[in-house]
Amino acid sequence: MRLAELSRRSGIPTATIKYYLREGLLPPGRRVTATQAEYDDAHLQRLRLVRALIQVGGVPVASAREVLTALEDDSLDHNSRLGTAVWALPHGPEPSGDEVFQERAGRTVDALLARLGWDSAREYAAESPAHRMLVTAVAALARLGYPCAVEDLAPYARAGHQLAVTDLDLIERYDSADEQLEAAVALTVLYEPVLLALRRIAQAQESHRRYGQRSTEE
Amino acid sequence: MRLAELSRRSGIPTATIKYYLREGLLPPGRRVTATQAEYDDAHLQRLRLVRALIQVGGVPVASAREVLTALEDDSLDHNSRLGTAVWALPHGPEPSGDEVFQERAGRTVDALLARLGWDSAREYAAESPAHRMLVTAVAALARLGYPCAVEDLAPYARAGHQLAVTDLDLIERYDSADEQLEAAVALTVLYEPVLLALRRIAQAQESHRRYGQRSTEE
DNA sequence: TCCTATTGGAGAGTGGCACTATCCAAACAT
DNA sequence: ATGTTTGGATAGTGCCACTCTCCAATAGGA
Repeated sequence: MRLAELSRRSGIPTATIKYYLREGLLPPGRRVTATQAEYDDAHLQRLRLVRALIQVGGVPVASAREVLTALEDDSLDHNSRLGTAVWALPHGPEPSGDEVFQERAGRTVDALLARLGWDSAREYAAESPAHRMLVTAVAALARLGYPCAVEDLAPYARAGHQLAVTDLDLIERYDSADEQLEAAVALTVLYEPVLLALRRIAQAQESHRRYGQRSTEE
Repeated sequence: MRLAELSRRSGIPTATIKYYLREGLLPPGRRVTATQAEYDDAHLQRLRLVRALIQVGGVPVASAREVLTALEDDSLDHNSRLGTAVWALPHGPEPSGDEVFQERAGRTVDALLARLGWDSAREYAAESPAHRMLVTAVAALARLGYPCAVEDLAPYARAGHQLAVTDLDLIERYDSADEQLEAAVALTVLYEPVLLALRRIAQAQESHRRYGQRSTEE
């Protein structure tokens, strides 16, 4: 199909598709002549993934490029591709402000991982984007005066672990390596808003249950 | 204290504080003379909260204003303030693309809430930002061809409920209504990155456990 | 008292990001 | 033959979160 049809079928303006092509989010089509290119269903699916990552998942264009590039990097094996891809996902701002809180938060997180027995995480964790994100958030909570000791974080870690198990079960449903890779990225990113929305709805529900007719979000 | 000292103690440039004052994120100081104002510790705490919401929580300035305005709206009672505040939190983009998927996702979500017995949520849910966010995310997953039937979402809803219980327990630790209001907003927003980071770390850990030495994020 | 520095307020300017509009020449359709 | 369509390049737009510059009114020291 031509670019115009790709646009029609995806609902995305041609100008935007051209932009994605330029930015390397979408591999170039098969060149038919000097001025025309042919796209297929794989392009359409990729385009939908890109759009979902950017618009629903809130992933910046630059990060999306890194993620998608990693997924099809032939020089890496399955696990390395996945690792590189997830590594490139957005991980919040640089830790700003008081170093004291950062450092204390780092120790708290380390203690948490130790208590949970997540030792493989502790080994390389100091460099992981997710770890940095966690430390930054804990530091921000501490700076505001909110509790975020190990015992306060533990319930969230438990929930996180349950979620991870569910995620991996979902990913295991796919047979081919390529499908698993795309699924891992898509599910990691796109279940984030699902989870956050469900948490807010549950807060309203639970608040209603505890405090009566007027609920949290009524 | 003067604006300069507020800046020094918070680590935020005076220009930015002036901007927050202009945008109504920070109440004006007590005017001492025509050209000077006095700020107190409440301003400092509010400033830290604003900064955390915006930088760590990723809340847009306009949403933060709505949230904070609701918290101190004297014309509302406790629950209404909280409801208005949480309502104003960011809730993703407008649902774009195929209406068919949106509608189908809406039915799935409704079925999920019914199965969970979250009836108070169903009553007003159609208008809730969190509900809209959930439907949009489910629609995006469906459009990509990923499973998001009721039974697929249920584990995430269960996790969401556990989290909500933990959240409300945490909020109940505070005695005064004002503290509870601020805590509700701060904890709702700032535990989001905590949770997402823990999920990613847990994914790496669980992947390592299942598939051997090379973990998801190694 | 005079002089300099500082303060808070207002408006314009900046940089980053995700597009989006305009051009253009080659190719296609008729 | 000729008007339309295509894909690529370039420049421009709108939004957002600041950030800079200026200014008159002070505050504080000589």
